[in-house]
Amino acid sequence: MSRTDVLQGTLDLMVLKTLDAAGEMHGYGIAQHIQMISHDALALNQGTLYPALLRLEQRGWIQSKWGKSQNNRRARFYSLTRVGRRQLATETRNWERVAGIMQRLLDAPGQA
Amino acid sequence: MSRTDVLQGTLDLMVLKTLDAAGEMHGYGIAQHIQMISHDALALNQGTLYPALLRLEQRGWIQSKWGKSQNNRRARFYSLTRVGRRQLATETRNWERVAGIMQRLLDAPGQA
DNA sequence: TGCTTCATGTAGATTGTCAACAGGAAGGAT
DNA sequence: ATCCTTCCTGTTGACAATCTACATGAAGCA
Repeated sequence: MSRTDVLQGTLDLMVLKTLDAAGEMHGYGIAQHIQMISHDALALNQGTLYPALLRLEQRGWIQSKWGKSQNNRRARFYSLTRVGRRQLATETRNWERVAGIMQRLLDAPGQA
Repeated sequence: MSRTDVLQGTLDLMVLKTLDAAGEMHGYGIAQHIQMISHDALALNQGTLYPALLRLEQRGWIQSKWGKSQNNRRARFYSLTRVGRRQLATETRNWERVAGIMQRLLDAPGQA
């Protein structure tokens, strides 16, 4: 796992939250947003991003339509569905639970 | 992903940190420790745990030897190697980095 | 005309986890 | 003696998510 890899399982949450926070966006923009938020620590591969968007749409969490980007390019714009919003809440809680567990575990002092 | 699933990629760190915090342990004990720390929120499958221990040993992060458990059972005891300790430090930093990014992302308010 | 950026995708391999199966040995209960 | 439960270690086959690499096309500028 290279330094810029996405932690498995967090991508869905990142995408959902990005759409929640920034509203309708195209895939390329979502990737940029995540990269920006992470101060370039994370870079999404296209081979990860686009299949993920398909997956999320098939599960009914996001919906899409074709449109024009700010740069006048053909782009597919995604937005959260009602179900996606619920999913976001669920995954957020789940993340916080896991993060809490990890925190508790990592806080323990090491052996002398 | 069921409620008790381990977030992919975190298992190695959990195992390494467990051995760091609790010292030499056998696989079954590691699983119990993690389950305890998580207040039973996480339960490791054997089908996940044992291959993971093999993997970590093959990478030189842990070492093992046969012995007797407290219950007088035959058990394989694992401990951190020097390299494993370095790996633990690396993965800890990486986890904190990811957790920080997620925090920053999730803190953003949603759309009206 | 050619180059770069924006933007979307696909294919194949790899990896980690899961569910299910399997078994042996210790210790207590009947 | 026998049975049952707990402890403890594994293996197998399937699945899902990610990675790397490849591929395409249009906009806009030099």
